[in-house]
Amino acid sequence: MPIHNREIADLFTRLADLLEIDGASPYRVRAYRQASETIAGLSEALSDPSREEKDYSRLPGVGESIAEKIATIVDTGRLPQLEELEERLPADLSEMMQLSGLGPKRVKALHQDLGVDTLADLKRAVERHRVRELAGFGAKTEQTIGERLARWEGEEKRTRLLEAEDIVAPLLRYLESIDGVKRVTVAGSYRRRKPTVGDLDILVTARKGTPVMERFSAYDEVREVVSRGDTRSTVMLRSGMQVDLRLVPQVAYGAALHYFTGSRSHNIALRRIGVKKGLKINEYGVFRDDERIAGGNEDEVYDSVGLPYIEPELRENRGELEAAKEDRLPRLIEPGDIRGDLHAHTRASDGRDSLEDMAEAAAQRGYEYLAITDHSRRLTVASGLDEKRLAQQIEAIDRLNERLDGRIRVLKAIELDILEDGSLDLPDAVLDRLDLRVCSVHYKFDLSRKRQTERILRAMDNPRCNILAHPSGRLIGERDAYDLDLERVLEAAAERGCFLEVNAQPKRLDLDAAGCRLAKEARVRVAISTDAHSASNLAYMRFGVDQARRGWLQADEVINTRGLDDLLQLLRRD
DNA sequence: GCCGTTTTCGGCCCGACTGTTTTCAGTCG
Repeated sequence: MPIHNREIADLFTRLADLLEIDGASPYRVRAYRQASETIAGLSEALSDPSREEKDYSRLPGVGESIAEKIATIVDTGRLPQLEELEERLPADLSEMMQLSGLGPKRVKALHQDLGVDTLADLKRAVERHRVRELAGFGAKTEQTIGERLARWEGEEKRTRLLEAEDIVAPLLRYLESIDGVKRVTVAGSYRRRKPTVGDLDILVTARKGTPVMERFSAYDEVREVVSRGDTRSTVMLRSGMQVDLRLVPQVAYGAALHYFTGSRSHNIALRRIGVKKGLKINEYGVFRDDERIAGGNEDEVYDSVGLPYIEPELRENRGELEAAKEDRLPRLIEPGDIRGDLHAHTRASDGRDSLEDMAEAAAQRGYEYLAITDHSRRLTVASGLDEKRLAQQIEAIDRLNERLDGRIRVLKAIELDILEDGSLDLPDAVLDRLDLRVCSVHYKFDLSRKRQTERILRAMDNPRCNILAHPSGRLIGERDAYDLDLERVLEAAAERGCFLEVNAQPKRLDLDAAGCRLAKEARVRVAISTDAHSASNLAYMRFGVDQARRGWLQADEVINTRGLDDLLQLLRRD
């Protein structure tokens, strides 16, 4: 079983944690953390034997020493340096550092002076009031640790974007309603549109003397005020979401927005560029010596270092700064580029609304077309369509299109199950009557990488397979992606004229950004589709567009930005 | 430990907040 990038990254994070507790050079610790982040963000598996680039030291933040360690991990699955360290320091100390308020120094003190080696030990020590005896700790610190420890269990670490939006919307309305508040913007990973967000960073500008922090603390949903200052406060909401609010001066708004949008890795790289030009970039502005030369808006910040504006979705330090420098940033797709939806269900299978309602809702959105893709017969739990029922639906759609009189075109389609042997679960004859066919894996997720990949390649061999839906099968926070050689799938898709889906369901977002980027490199175009199970679900489209943007995709790389005639042309595989 | 048309050595982002302190260490982002 080849080791995943995520696991390699975790080994380096644990090494960094234990080294930090051990008192190693902070720069050495940072080097391991940086390498860990780089590895976690790679789209290509380091352990893949067919990987072309074998020289790991060419990865950013990876030098000779870490490259060697990666090679050892890929070969043996082990990191000897970490194991040596774990002989002296309990491995669980690394986990303890995850608890907010506990850093390397405190964890070390707890371990050395109290023999606290695990979270369970920590809980006992807090209960027996042993923690407050330690130098540098007090009763307040002990109590805080106890409270956070109690909440630690069972609480989801990250929140999906849709749920985050549900938390953000009323909070923004509340903040904007405060008299004197001028601007309110959510920065952080929320603005970068990551599929999940850990906490919310909100920037506010306001007239002098506006009691922003008091009012923020008094928000109805606040469960705990973690900290409160004049320019920055942190609260925990009842939903479990942590929110940081920062009051920033208007003149520094762009600099602060940039700083707090991140990613941290992007910011550090940009600061480096600034330092070389004799500039200091921080959340208050861009400074030459002590003179502020920019900072009112983000354009100025980039302009000060000679770069064009970089969209938040690209700010992950994955080549966007280099691309900006060479003036080859992609012109990212926008929601308005989308001209139709190619994956939607009706009451005929497991959707909630009728064919007519779905068509009406799509027309309301200004779409030119909507593909109705109810499930096929294998998916009995979703009352999948057999040949006969599909034939009836084809006729129903023909009649509906006549009534719609060109307002919108409903495409005759289906979401086919890819069976275990790679065959599709309806006969070719009825499939030939459709405008397009979306193909999905809905069961047997646990096949080996080789068999799962072959299963999908086999499905794509059928010229009726147009779009491979939710290619990784992941459900965020619920189910991991199945093991699949995505690069081989993309290669095959490119050869056969198949497309891959960017499923816009907030639970799926599949392809993810890394997958989109791989598709782009493989010159495989994608369809951004909502997989709507109700008329209101059609609104999920923007979540898919977000991920496509994070994956550097342009409108011309997405097939449902095409007009109807162009699209139908593209879908012809023979 | 990484990195380099200012460097192969000497830098590495830095300010806010808390709690425990009598002037600052630890943590966070």
